[in-house]
Amino acid sequence: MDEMMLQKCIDAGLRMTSQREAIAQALDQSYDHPDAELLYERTNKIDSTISLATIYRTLGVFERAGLVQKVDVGDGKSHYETARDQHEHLVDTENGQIHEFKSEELTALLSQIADKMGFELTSHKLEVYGKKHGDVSCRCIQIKVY
Amino acid sequence: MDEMMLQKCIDAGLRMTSQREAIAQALDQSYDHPDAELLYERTNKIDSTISLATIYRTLGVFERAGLVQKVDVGDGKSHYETARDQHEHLVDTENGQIHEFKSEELTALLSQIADKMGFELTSHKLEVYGKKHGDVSCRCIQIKVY
DNA sequence: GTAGATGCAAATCTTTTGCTCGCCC
DNA sequence: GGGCGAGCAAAAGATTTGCATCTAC
Repeated sequence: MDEMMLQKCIDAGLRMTSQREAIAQALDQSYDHPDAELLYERTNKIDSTISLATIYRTLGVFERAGLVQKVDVGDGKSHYETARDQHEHLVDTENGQIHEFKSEELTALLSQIADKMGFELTSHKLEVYGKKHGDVSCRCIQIKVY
Repeated sequence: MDEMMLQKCIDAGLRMTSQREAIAQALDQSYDHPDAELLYERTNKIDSTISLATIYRTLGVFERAGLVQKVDVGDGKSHYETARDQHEHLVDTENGQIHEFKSEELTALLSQIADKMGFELTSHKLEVYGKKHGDVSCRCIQIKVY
């Protein structure tokens, strides 16, 4: 459960250096959506010789290889998460916390709309913003909260 | 059809300077999603004494007043559009063109999901990416293409 | 051995800000 | 008149890049 990224990198045919391994490991241990700076700090706890430039360059490589994805949280920085199955982000406008959810209905709808517009859907980015109900009556459909 | 922004600014109680009027006019004439730099160029054709700093500051003011909205096109810059009724963006991955569409079903779905997660939906950002079908059989449901 | 990766520092790019002066209400 | 807006230039913050060096394959 901890070597996922490393294995994916190898499978993707990437040249693995000690730095990339450290970054991969830091990503494996990141269950949130760190930006480059935060990932830099986490990676440095594993291998303190890594530079921020390498973090950026490696994230670019990983992204192009489809191993990580950018998430736009709306704070001006690029955040990253390891590529997993399709899911969406709901941002709590009061504290910036990100809640994840999945909705097949949503993806189906998007693909249907794109289709009607003459396009083949390749991907989408969605961030939903909301604030907690006063009455937290009902909870969760298929959510992971990190 | 050309004084819309100006009127909205006045209605919003904003102090109108010649610069703000020029920016408002440039926005009225922008049927796409310009970034600050592009809007700066357009505004300068109307009044060449405007600085880029004023563009940024004014866009901030307009945004806070709900008159314009940021659009994240994924190129690292902030793009803007005049606030209109809710609509979504489909980005043609092959040429970067933005197609707009509306879907009540979508907004209803999102609000329903947020609700089930214990949140009150305040807003959302969505960009759909796709490429044109080989066969452009069907077209448009409720789309405006600028 | 060699193409590709890294570190460091400088460069770039977008956006923000301090300060002084000018103009709208 | 007083406060808010504008211009200019410098600052700030995120990300990229040039170059010399090192390393995985």
